[in-house]
Amino acid sequence: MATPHHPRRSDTRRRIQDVALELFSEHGYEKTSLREIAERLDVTKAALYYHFKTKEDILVSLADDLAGPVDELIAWAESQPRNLATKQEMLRRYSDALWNAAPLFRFIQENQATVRDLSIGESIKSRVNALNEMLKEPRSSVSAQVRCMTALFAMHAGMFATQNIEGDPQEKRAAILEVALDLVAQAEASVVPG
Amino acid sequence: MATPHHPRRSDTRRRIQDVALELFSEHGYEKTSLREIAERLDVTKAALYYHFKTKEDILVSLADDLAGPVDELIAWAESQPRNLATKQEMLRRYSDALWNAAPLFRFIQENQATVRDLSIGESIKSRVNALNEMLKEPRSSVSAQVRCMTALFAMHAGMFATQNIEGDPQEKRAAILEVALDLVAQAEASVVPG
Amino acid sequence: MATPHHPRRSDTRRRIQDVALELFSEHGYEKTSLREIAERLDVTKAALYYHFKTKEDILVSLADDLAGPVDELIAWAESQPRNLATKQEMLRRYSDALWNAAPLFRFIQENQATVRDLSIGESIKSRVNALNEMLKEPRSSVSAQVRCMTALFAMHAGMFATQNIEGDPQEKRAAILEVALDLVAQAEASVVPG
Amino acid sequence: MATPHHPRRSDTRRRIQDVALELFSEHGYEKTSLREIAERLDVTKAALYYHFKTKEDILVSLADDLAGPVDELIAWAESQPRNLATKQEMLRRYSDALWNAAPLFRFIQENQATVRDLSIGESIKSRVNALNEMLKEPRSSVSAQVRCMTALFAMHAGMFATQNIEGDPQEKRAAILEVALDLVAQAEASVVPG
DNA sequence: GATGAATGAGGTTTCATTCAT
DNA sequence: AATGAATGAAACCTCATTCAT
Repeated sequence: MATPHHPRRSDTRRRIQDVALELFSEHGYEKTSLREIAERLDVTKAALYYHFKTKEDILVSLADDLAGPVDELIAWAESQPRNLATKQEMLRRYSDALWNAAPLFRFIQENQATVRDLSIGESIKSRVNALNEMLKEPRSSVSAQVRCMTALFAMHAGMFATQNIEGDPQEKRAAILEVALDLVAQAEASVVPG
Repeated sequence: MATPHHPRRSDTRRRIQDVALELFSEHGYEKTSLREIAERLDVTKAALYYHFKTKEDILVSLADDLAGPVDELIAWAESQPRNLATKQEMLRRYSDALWNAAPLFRFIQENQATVRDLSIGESIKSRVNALNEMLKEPRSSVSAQVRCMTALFAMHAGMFATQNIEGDPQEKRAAILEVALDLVAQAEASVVPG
Repeated sequence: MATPHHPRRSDTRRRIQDVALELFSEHGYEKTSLREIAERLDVTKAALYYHFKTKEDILVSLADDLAGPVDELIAWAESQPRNLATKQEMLRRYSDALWNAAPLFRFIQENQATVRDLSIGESIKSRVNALNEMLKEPRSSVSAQVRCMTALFAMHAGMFATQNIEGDPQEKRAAILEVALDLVAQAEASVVPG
Repeated sequence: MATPHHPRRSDTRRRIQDVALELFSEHGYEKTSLREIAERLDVTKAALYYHFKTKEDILVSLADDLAGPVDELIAWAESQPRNLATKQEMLRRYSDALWNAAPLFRFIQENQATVRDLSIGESIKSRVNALNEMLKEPRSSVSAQVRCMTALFAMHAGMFATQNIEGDPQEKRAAILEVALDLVAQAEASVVPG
């Protein structure tokens, strides 16, 4: 079973995760204290330690929610022919994964220095690298590689840096995806087949 | 002889800034303690407080180094005709500004959550917004606006996320700029003159 | 067996209050550090913060012990006819209240500048004012009003400035009360009934 | 000469005293830092140390201003016959001394705990005791002694606790003196001549 | 499934003071 | 007559964590 302790796992665990993510996202990981989390939940700090071994553990548990879908996406991409259609479908699926875990993602984006030193840092970095490797062609030009990297980062940045663009969220999200798809297409076009 | 008045008038202030930036960059703002900074300089913590009113003040003083050039760039752009050539020159100059303050910029990029809650947050945000406003045409399509924003963020991300691209730094920097210029050109092209 | 629920449920909170009052009284509020309090109790400073939110909070908790009885006294006086007998009974009861919280009162008397800037300052001031207002007749002469004020302050000063008067404490206390009663009687006598 | 350093002593010294007294009086001795004093004078902290050896020294120099007149008063009283007229004249002169050094006096009154531990503490205490000894008759009743003490403290308290009595300052001051004179007269009256 | 009580380490900041210039 | 630079000590306070109950 996926639930280690109890068939019907206490919902406190999930409430802790929710509040923690909210606060981490709002003020950053370091500035969010376990006291704050506990207070907002109206439990004691000690209660948090019943559900999680450490503060970092709360974050790890959150990151796992993002890791799964991305791993699936990578596995899928590896099973496909390495062509433009696959790459673009990757971006589409990545867009879904990101928007399904938007608050966590915002947190990662805004707390890179912290995340880097935590155990989830390596795990995130390796997944982004994996995606990047699959988007770019090994021997393409530097600017083609930059285009692929930019496609990825445009999607990351697009999740929270579009406040000063008018338009409804879905429209913006679509536009971001379109730009990313475009960048990858341009990168691909510049590669001389051979 | 080079310094006319005081032969060896304290360079401690600058040394504090240097070490602070180095450590902030390395471990993040919150995880860098004043004790660490002081120890590495072999002065007491109190000495830091002689030169800076608070920890945040050290950061503010560093940020001012970036703000100046960017403000000049904005002022210049405002004095120019609002056309593609101007926008592209803006990006070239922005690239210079960023690379001249690369460590500080890396710090800001990796500590957004922290910076947001500090006094420099607003100052940075408003400058990035200003640049963004000048790049995009008011009534262009959402995807054109996303392209402009992406141009900016590509430059930001490009400063530290290009480790897994081979090529010498200058070449990579040029490639990033090229991609950014391209994005702005594409955004401009999509606007029907009116 | 005396304490039904927790056989030895922490009396630390009360011990902190006791030690704090002792030290505040001895060296003043500002010169008493939390380290001293903690050391004398053989706990860590952090333990103090488990029981009290701030240093000031310790003092506030102490002041509450005095506020209660005085409030009762004021409430009682308000329910009585405003005549000399009531006023004199007020002074008697006030004397009791003061002597029941003598160390705290001594502290307040000797740390007025400190207390004034703390949250308890206003609370004390308003109670003393209330007492004063009830003692004096609204339109009596200035010297009658001074007599009432002096009655109050004689009781305050009497708590710690009688070392160079011989006699046992109870006798001195009685004498102070007598003088205060007298002063109020004189103030009352000077008012022409109208 | 009374001026140790220079015939025409710098006025900075006096300005330091003035500002220090003002701040000590306003926030208390411990809460007033040398930095504050220096900043308000627009000099550096080091400048204060040119004029005074320590922080306490500033206070001592201020207290000397009060000590002189009071010593004169005590000396005068010792040269007079010990009777009611002398005692009452003492109070009149003491009233003058107090009002001439009102801010310092307010400070002492409100910072007793601090003052007690400083070098000026003993000096003040001994003078107040001396005054008290001269007012009261050695073998009078406890309540007569309390009346004398109260006369003294009424004058002290009267300097700053009369805000809620209407009337112009001089009128209030006169009333306070009147009450004090009365108290001493009553004390005297109760002594059976022996 | 959680609490109450506490700790040890460390944080930022302030202070009175010194001393060469 | 005063400054600039620095120090050592100590202040208040917060944090993640532990553990018996």
